[in-house]
Formats: sequence, structure tokens, C-alpha cells
Amino acid sequence: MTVVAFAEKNKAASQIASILGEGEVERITVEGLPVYEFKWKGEEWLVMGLSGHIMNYDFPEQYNKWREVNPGVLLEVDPQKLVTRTDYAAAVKNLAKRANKIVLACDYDREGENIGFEAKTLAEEVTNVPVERARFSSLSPKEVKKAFESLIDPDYNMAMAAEARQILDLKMGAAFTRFVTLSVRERARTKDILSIGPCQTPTCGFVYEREKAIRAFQAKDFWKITAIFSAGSGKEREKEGEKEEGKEREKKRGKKGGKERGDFEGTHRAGNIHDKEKAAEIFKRLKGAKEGLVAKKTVKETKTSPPNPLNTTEFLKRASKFLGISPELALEVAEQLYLAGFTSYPRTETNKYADDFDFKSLVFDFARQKEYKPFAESILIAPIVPKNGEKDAHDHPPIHPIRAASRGEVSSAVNIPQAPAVYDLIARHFLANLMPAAVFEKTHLHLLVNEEPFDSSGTVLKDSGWLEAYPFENKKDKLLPFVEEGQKVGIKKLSNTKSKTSPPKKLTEAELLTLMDKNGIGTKATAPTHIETNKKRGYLETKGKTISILDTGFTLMDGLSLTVPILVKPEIRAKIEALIQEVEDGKKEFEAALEEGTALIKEMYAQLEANKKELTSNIAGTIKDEAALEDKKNYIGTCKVCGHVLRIVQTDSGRFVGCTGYPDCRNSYPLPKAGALTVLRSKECKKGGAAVLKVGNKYNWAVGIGPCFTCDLEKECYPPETVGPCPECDGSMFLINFKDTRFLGCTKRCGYTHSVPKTGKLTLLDKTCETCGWKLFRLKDGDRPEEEFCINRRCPEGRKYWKKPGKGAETRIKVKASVSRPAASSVAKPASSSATSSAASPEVTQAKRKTSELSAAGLKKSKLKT
DNA sequence: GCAAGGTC
Repeated sequence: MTVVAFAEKNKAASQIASILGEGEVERITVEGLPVYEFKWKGEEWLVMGLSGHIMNYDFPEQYNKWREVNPGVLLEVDPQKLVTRTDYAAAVKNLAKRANKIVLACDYDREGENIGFEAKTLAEEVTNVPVERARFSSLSPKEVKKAFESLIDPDYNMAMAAEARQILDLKMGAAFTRFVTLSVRERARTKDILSIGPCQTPTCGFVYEREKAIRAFQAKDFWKITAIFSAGSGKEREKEGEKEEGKEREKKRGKKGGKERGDFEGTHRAGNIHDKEKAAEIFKRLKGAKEGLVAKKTVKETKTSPPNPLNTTEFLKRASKFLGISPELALEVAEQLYLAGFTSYPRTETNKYADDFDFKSLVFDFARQKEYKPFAESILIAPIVPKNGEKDAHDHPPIHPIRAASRGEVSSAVNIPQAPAVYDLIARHFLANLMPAAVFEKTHLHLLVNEEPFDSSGTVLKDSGWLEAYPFENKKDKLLPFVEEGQKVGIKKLSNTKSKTSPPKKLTEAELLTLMDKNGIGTKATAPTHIETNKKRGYLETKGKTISILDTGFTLMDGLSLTVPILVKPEIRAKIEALIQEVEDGKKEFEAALEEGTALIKEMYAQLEANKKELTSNIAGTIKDEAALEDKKNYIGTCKVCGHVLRIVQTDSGRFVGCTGYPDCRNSYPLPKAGALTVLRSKECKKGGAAVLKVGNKYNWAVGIGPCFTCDLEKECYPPETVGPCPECDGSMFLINFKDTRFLGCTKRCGYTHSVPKTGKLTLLDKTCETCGWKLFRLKDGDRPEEEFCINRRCPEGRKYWKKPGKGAETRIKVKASVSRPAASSVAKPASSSATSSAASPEVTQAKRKTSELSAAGLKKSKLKT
């Protein structure tokens, strides 16, 4: 007689084999996969581990063409379950043929039952031997033996509940994702997929709701009345000769009336007072008060127990909160630590150690490890009592270390930088679980100032207990000076401070995981995946520990909230869960649940379809915005009409600035017909133009306003960048660039000019020549070394430059003789810019532009690089 | 190309 058993994974299979085979196990391979062979109770056993699900639902081939199939049709079609792991399927069939009996030995939960049924389905294609179920809550020898000794029938309802979930999730996900994606693509060019799912969408929804609360927040003023008391009155201090000391201290701090030792703060019992008058009234009653009375003093000892043992969710939260590691990465690190034998299996809901957990030998192991020695030793001196949680899902023990290891050991075995820190967290958490509670002493003072009640409190850590091993939690003391009931204390300062209420904070990943857990979104193993999916889709982003929603996510959630609000809320998952729970409990037929679930999805789908325009208009706009933002070259700014992004649009008939909100928003601005356009990001138009563009190398253009040289604010926007004072008059010298030459001219048009090097890239620096006060230039000319120098020929420093070989008189003369004079005259009498007043239209005529070239390019251009 | 759930 041969019995074949299927476990959920290889690891479990090998464990079961070693328990039942009592060490005498042979590892063989079937279809390339490990199978464990042994004898148990006179029978031949073969145990194989699967790889989680080895089958998956999908729609028949003909429904996979998105463009040809109306997404709504998917709701009428039955998806098929297909093998996704052919190697495993082959091995299952191979083994089934040898079996006289089959035992399903997957994890004891809904998915585990379903995975077992996948093997059962495959086996039944080749055999009709009986199939039974071994149900064990943990992989302890006791449990496993008991389970295999008392086999039961597989739970059809439980398996079918998972089946219903798979089908409903797929139908909803596929239909909604395709519908939204295709609808948005009608209005915005994008290849991105906009996915919707019963877990990912509510996950995004949590972040969306928080963002909405932040945006809707309106700060309110409130007043708070506080006092700084000083223990011991002035007189007493004088008596004790403390006054001098006090003065010294004050001096040292350099702050008169500041807080010093013996000082403590109290808050008026009214707390945050939202009524200004009321606060003023109270404050008035306090006026002139010099001392307060300690009316009551209470000292309480409070104990803080260690945290519960780590289950997956708690572990992920703490890894994020304390180590700043994303849930996705934390789970991956824990997986690797588990595979390397440092820690236990990372996917568990249980936060309770088993009764027979061998704490002692593990703690002994830690006592040999330097970092953990003191904690381990303190644990060993007394009987070990672990802190336990309430949840026992009968799956795996809480995440705990398997053996003590140093950081070095961990980092050399697991090649992820965060591995040592994660191991350390798990190790310390485990040790903390076995340590005594931390004891705090909390002192509360009730004080009276002119009969007005004040409170002050302090905390002192009396016994650090588990906190000793757990540096992640804050344990700062807040000290109060020693005072007694009935004692009078001095008042150093009374204040009535106005503050503003602050908006809600962005969610942290740890908080998001808590929300997901509470609302039954995802499972211990999948919660991080749902966050990742949202990031991958461009809905969410994380910065450090905080998580925020991106525009696409926000507009999508907005659109969904308007059309199918339930989708954004955790209720959608809860509804499906309730349905399939009924299947599991045998209260509802599988077919009926499927029908009801599909009807629910259809109803939501209809709402989505009916409001397609409302749903997609904002999303499409955002996506167009994003595309435009990415296309930096054409990105102009935001539209004043609708808030979407403006961009340069090129068509056959010309170019203009248009809004990405088109066709809903038809805002547009003309552009000059010719000339390369460059957006000057650092320039802001004082007239409210959307952006300032550089047209060719000639002049600037404010979008929505016109060419800058026709603007009355031109001088303000483009003050000439001067080099230094003109040596001939009280004007300033500035660089003038022409197509074929450049030189310095005077702002007062006095006629004085000064040559500059003819070739190379010339930059005016922010440094000044100490001798003459002119600004220095930097010249980069071909392969010659870069130079920084004073150019002023009338300055001793400048002469050094001009005397250098290579800066010969020849060049200088040439510049002076041939160019600077005539050019200077045209500078002195610039073509009147008023002549171009009609140039507000995009078509600046050639003639007009020529005159403007002089003024725009010659006079207005200051920092010119050639 | 869609989901969520297993697991590696």
C-alpha cells in the first residue's frame, strides 16, 4: 500500500516526512521536484510539497483582446482554471498513479484547502483512489502525527469559498481595469494601465481619504495658557545661598527668565481654548500672580508590558516604523533570513508562542552572543514567562530568531544590506517578550494660580525592564522638581500663546498596514504587494516612512468616488468576503454566491459605464498633464482657466500654446511664427504671462502677453547686467553682443566703448576686481585653459591680462577700429521700441523684428554666452 | 496587458 501526500510547500513536506519517517527518509525526485519517501505504520509514504497555488483562473483565449471585447462581457463569461506550474502538475499526476490513497496536507486555511483541491483535481484525472485530508495547526511532531492518524474528508465548501474569491476577484479586476484603461485612452494618449482591484483600490482609497482630509483642513486658532513655575520661592533660595548660583546659571544660558533646573511647566486646565475672549479672561485673572500653590500631588506607578510577539503584520509595521524599511522589502529580508536559518517562517498570523516552545535553550544561545548577552542572562535568572498575544491562527509560531547570530554573521549569509538590522529587530523583540514590564513613575501636580487650575506632569523610568533590550521605543524621562503638597512655587512666566491647529499628517506605511489589517484588505503575505501595485501604477509614492497619493491616484479615486463610491472603500472587499464565508460555512451554494457576487459587480460596472465621462475627464487630464510634464521641452506651465498643464502644440498650420485639458478647456495662446523656442524656466513674466520663451537667439516672448520688447516693464525684467562704472561718465559698462562682434558699451550712451576677447565663451562672474571694481570675466576659448580676469584696460589688474602674449594689440585694434564705433552709435540711438507696439500679435514682421533685434539683442541681453 | 492568493 502506497500513500501519497501533498503539502503546500517543499519545506512543509520535508518536515512532515522527517516527523513521520522518524529520520529514515529518502529524498527522491519526481519530474525534477523533491519528494520524500519513508515508511510509516507499515505503509509506503511519498510526500511532495507543492508551490502554493499551481493553478490559476483566466478568461478563455478569445476574450483576451482588449479592443475587441467589451469589458462588460467579461462579467458574463466563466473563467477557466488552468495549470500554471506544469512541472508540479506532472509530478502530482505521476505520484497519483502510484498511490493507493492520497492525503491532502496543505496549510489549514481556506487557500490551503484550495491548493489541496488543485492537487486533487489533477490526481483525479489519472486515478480514482480515495482522497483524504490531514489537518494540522502547526508542524510540531505531536500535531502532525495526530493529524495523519486521524484523517478526515477534504472540506469541499472551504475549497470552493476560495474558488469563488478567485473568480470574483478576476472578473471584477479584469472588467474594471479594462474599462477604465480603455476609457481613459480615448481621451489621453497613454500606454499605462489603470488597474482596479478589490484590494489595491481600497488600499489606495485609505491614502486618498487622508489626502482629502488634509486638503479640506482649515486651521483654527486656539490659545493655550501656560506657566513656568519654579520650585522654591525667591526668598528660600536667597537663604540657601542659591541666588548667586542661580544668577550664574542664568548668565551661562544667556537667557533671562529661561527655564532652568527647578523650573517646570504647567498648563491651564482649559487646555486648548478656541475662544479668544475666554482665554483673555482667564489670563486677566492671572495677572500679577507671583506664586502658585501645589494643591495636589499624585504619584502613580505604571507598568508597560513588552509588545506582543511578532506576527507578519506587526513585524512589517515595526520594520517600517523603527527601521524605515518598506513592507515589501521587509518581507523579502525576513524570507531570506528564514531560508538562511536565522529566523522562523515570516508569514504567520499567530502572535502567541506555543505552550511547548523551548525558550530556555534559545535564550542560552543568545547568552553566548555579545550584543545580546546581558538581556539573555537577565532572562535566565528567573523562570521564563513570555508575553503573548491573543491570536492563534494555528498556522506558524510568531516570528522569532532560530539561533543567536552577530551582525557580521547575518550580513555575510544574507546579501541584503538591511538583513542585520531586521535580524536584530526580530532577536530583540523576542528577548523583550521574555523580559519584565517597564515601570514608570508618573507624577501629576495640580496647581492653583489665583484660583485658576494648572496641571503639570512628569515621568521617570524606574525600571527599564524589556526596554533595556528594545532601543527602538522612546524612553525619555520628563522630570519634575521635587515639590510637596501645599507648597508654594514661584511663577517665572505666564503666557497666553496663540497657535493654529495643524492639518492631519500623511499616512505612514505602518498606519496603512494597520488600516488594511483592520479592514481585512489583503492577507499577511499580500498586504505589501497591494501597496507596491499602487506604486507601480503611479497611484501612490512613498518618501521615507510616509506615503502619499499622486495625481493619477487622486483623480482616479475621485472619479471612482463620484461614480461607484463603494469601490474606494474597504466595504467592497468585506462584501465579497461575507459571501464566500457563507460558502465556507455551507450556508450558501457556490453557484449562488458566484451569481450574487457577479450581480454586485455588474451593478457597480453599470454605474461606472453610465458615468464614464465624469469618471475619466479628470483622470485623462492628469495623465495628459503628466505626459506634458515629462515632455519638458514643450511644458509651459499651468492653465489659469482649468489648472491643467499648458504645452506647446505644433500642428501643420503652425504652433501655439494649448491646454492639456482640451477639449474640455479651450484656453490657448499665440506664438511667434518663426524662431526656435526655448522655455526660460527661471524667468517669470511680471505681466502674468504663462511663461517666458526665448525666440531663436533674438528676443524673449511672454506667453499670453507678446514680445518682451514691447512691454512697459521691459526695463524691470531685463536690467542690463553691468560690468562696472564707466570711466568717462557716471554710467555703467555692459556687454553688447552682435552677430559678428561683441564689446562693452556705456548705459548712458556716452560713446565710451571697451573691447573684449573676440572668441571663446565669455561669462560675467559675480566676483569683483578689488582694484577697479569691475566684475571679472571668465573666458573659455577652445582648448586653452579657462581664465578668470579683470578686463579693464585702465586698471593695473586688467592691463596684466591685455599684456599677456596672445592678447596682442592686433586683435585689440581690429576690434576697436572695425566694429565698436559704428556699433556704439547704433547703441547710442536705439531704434525706438515704441515702433513695435503693434507686435503684440504673434506675427512680428521681418522688418519690425530687425529693429527690435537691436534693442532686444543688443541692449537688453546682458549675460550672453557665445 | 486585467485581480489576489499561494510560494521561491
